[in-house]
Amino acid sequence: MDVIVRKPLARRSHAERTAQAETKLVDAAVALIIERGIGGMTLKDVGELAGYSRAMAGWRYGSKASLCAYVVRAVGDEWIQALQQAVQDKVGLAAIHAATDAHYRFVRTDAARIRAFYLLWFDSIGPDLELKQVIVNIHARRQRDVEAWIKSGIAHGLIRADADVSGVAAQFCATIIGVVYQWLVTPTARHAIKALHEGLKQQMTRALIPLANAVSAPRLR
Amino acid sequence: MDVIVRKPLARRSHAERTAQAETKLVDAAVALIIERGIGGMTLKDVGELAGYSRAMAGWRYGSKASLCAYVVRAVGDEWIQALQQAVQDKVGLAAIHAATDAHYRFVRTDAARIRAFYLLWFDSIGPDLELKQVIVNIHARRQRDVEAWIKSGIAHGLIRADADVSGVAAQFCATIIGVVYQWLVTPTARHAIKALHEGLKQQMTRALIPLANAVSAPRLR
DNA sequence: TTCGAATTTTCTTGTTGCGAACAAGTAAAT
DNA sequence: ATTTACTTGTTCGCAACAAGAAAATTCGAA
Repeated sequence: MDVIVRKPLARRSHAERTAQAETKLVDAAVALIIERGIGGMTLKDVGELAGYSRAMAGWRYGSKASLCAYVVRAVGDEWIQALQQAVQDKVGLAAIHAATDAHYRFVRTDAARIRAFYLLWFDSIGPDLELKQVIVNIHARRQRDVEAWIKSGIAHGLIRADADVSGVAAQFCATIIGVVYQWLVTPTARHAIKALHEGLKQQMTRALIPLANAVSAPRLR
Repeated sequence: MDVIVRKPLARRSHAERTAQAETKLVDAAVALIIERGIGGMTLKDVGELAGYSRAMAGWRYGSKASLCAYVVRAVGDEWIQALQQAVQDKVGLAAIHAATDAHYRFVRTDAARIRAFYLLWFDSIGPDLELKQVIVNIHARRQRDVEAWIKSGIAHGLIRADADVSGVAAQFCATIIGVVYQWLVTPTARHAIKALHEGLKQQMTRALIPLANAVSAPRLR
């Protein structure tokens, strides 16, 4: 009667404990950020939702800001992986289009982590220097990738040689952020989000395609 | 000796008191939002910076969220005025370019109110329904304006008749937000912000100009 | 019209509850 | 035993509200 069957909590190594706590806490943080926003996510609730005490999250990460920065780093790394997987060894516009399509797919599946990631991204305009630095790094990485795709396209003769590489890359990154903002505000308007991604692809095509082909650029929709 | 010269606090009417309090409180809120971010802006400091007691801001607006919504409404109205002034009765691409240039000028002067306005704008991705509603309204208004400019351009034969009006307008609005995000994160990089605005103008030109003229679209920079 | 309560509106001081951050302790692994 | 993982206890600051003080307005007389 009083015998309670326990899961094999057995004997976990320190490394295991740490790793398990990490994932549980991050998952809890992501869930709470999505549910209540960043301001509504409290360290107390993160700890308790993860199955620990109220102070666990605060103890582990030192501060709410550090937890946020950690989440962005963690999800950002996954993201880089997925993007590389999608682009593979494509070059030029093909790479840009593949990256844009991949972005839309991620957003479309509305994976909780992506949503929390971008919510934190937009929070980086605040005075939190730690988070801002993480975002700046990811942003710089993204822009470098786009520049590399454009340069490779030029090298292969697929992109007009006189293209403003860093300018167009900056334009791409800025627009992606604008599109993401739209998605965060109206996550249900899938068609509109899809159209914005398609528009971005077309915008890049118009900006980068060799002049001889310019007039034959496909129309939107 | 004991005679103290007082400023003419005299007798202010209720309307005057209210109006003066309103401007002082909004100015204080804007200053604090810029200095410490939205999370760092406290109702206590807003009230005291405005020359009142710690509870003044809270009493006046009911809550921090309501104060934020009020600030966005107030600055948003000024903004609409200024934009109409800049566009006047222009049509088509001329209107879009004028609006974009005006946007850059506002951002370039870095008026404190504009900065606070957009900081609050990006905060609208949070769960604050009141602020979100205000932003959604401003956004809808902006998109309608752009659509009207495009339509007027089509009517005057200055824009290709088969343009996807709402699609291109959405693209414009999304990109503006992306550009603004860049500005908020790196407000010092004026050249880059200028380039993004120019890129946006060019992007709109490419998307809307009649096909016969497409190849002669000016290059960036 | 003018004076002066009574009333309404504006603003302040008092209080509560909650969260972040940290301190000091307990439990678990090495 | 010693280090590492985690919990309970405490402090401080802020948002939100309550109840009171001060300023303006209304209104009924003379």
